[in-house]
Amino acid sequence: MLECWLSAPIPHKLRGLRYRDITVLRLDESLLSPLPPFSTLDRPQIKSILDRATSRRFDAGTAVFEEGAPARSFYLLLDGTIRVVKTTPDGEQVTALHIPAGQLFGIAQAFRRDTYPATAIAASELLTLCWPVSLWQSFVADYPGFATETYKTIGDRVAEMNNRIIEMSTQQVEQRVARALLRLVNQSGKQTPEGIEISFPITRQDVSEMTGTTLHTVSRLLSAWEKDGLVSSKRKKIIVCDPHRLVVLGGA
Amino acid sequence: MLECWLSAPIPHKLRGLRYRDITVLRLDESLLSPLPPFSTLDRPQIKSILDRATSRRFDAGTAVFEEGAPARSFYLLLDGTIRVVKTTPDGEQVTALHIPAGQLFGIAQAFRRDTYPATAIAASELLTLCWPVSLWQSFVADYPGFATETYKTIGDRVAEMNNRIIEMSTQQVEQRVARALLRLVNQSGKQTPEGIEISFPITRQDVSEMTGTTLHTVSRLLSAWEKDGLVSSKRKKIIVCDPHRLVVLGGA
DNA sequence: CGCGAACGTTGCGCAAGAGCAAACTTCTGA
DNA sequence: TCAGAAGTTTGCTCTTGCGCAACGTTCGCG
Repeated sequence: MLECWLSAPIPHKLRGLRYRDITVLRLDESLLSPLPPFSTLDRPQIKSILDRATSRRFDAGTAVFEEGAPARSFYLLLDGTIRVVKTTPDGEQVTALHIPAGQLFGIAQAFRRDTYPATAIAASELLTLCWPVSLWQSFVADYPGFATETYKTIGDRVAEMNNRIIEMSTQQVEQRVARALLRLVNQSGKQTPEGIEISFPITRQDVSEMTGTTLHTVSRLLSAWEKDGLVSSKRKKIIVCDPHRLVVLGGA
Repeated sequence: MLECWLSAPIPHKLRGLRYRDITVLRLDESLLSPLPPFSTLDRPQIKSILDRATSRRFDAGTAVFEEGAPARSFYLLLDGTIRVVKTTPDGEQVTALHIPAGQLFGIAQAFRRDTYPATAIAASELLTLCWPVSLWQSFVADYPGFATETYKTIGDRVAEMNNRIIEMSTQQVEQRVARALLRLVNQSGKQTPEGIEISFPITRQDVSEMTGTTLHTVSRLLSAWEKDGLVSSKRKKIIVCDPHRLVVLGGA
């Protein structure tokens, strides 16, 4: 049962079972083989990669690594969501990116950096695999598709950052918030009777840090949208009920 | 004389001589050897790279390539400055980045993209080298430092984009414009008696597209700063007279 | 069960900066 | 030399959304 976590596009958590309860984590090759960085590799290769990995769990809200810290490891996110955060000199936080399960992160090596460029916060409880940076070069050298797929992922993230810049430059707050919600829902949405729910706890403050606004404004927007039946939100939980109308709001 | 263009950190244009007047462009190995992507290579290797390059000239204001177009070539910017521009569905333009002489650009291959992610506009008259994308893989495979240095450059650009996002999220227009000018001056500033001049023609509109504001606001800011002796600006020309005070304005 | 902390809502006033309009300057090319 | 294009300046108005403040709600923990 454990090895089916990642068989679906979006992995799901074992019902009611917290990772802290799992003492011995059995890792199976089929866990990694559907993921982009490893999709071109055969089973012995994946086994060799797994053998050198450490698995680590993080509580929601804790930092996997901090901005500026020496990059000693790179990670694969098995389950949960990462919030990539930068902090300004005067203490304000900006969320640069969200990373969904199944992706590599902390891969400063790809840019030959020796420190992490941002802080990685666990948006929910996390399960990760972790390798020492010293293995990066050999992964790239030994596994042909690894570098290619990794750079594709990075390319996607760069494209997303680009979109953020464009949105911040040209769009109103309402449009930016609408788009941010849609992005989250696309990336890690979970179908529910009411609509698509963002699968990790998220506060108004979090959304404001993604969109460069204030929690007050986000709260007002969500209240208005809830009145219109666009979304439904509880504490730390947002459900998008009418994605299409939200697209219209975020569009031109 | 031609081969000394790139010997200094910032290459300079031949006085009064327009590239259009140069019929046969003699390319010398020493032209490339100081540049990061080629710095680790020996002369025969550089010669082989040069032999496969085409040199192309672009008038100021023309596009080297367009966003979304199939990426058939990658380029090295020998002289001039590139404005990397994205256009929104409703026609607004956003300047994502400026690329100074000496850097590679149009390197969608690095992310395994087959189209260019943005439009590259000549901010001034340009001189480029150009290779077909089919050579990318062999460059990466044959020249050990090439990939490393290229990804370092990309890492720097990603870092700059990150800074842009943070600035747009947390800073006021005045601070953003101040920082944008400082960035331009650092990247391609030319010392003059009055101060440091941005070495390519740049309009209020351009600055507003870099900072997500309007040309009116930029004009007002520059007028105010000129009154204070911080900058001195003519049509399409900006000189920073007092960088330090501008840093203070842009800072916390 | 009750307290405190974290999270969320809402009203009000205000300032930053966008939008609009009009005039002015510099440059270009016929 | 002159007309028109491109770039710049400046004044005015008006909206957006931030800052502040107060209050309400939910959650976790002893």
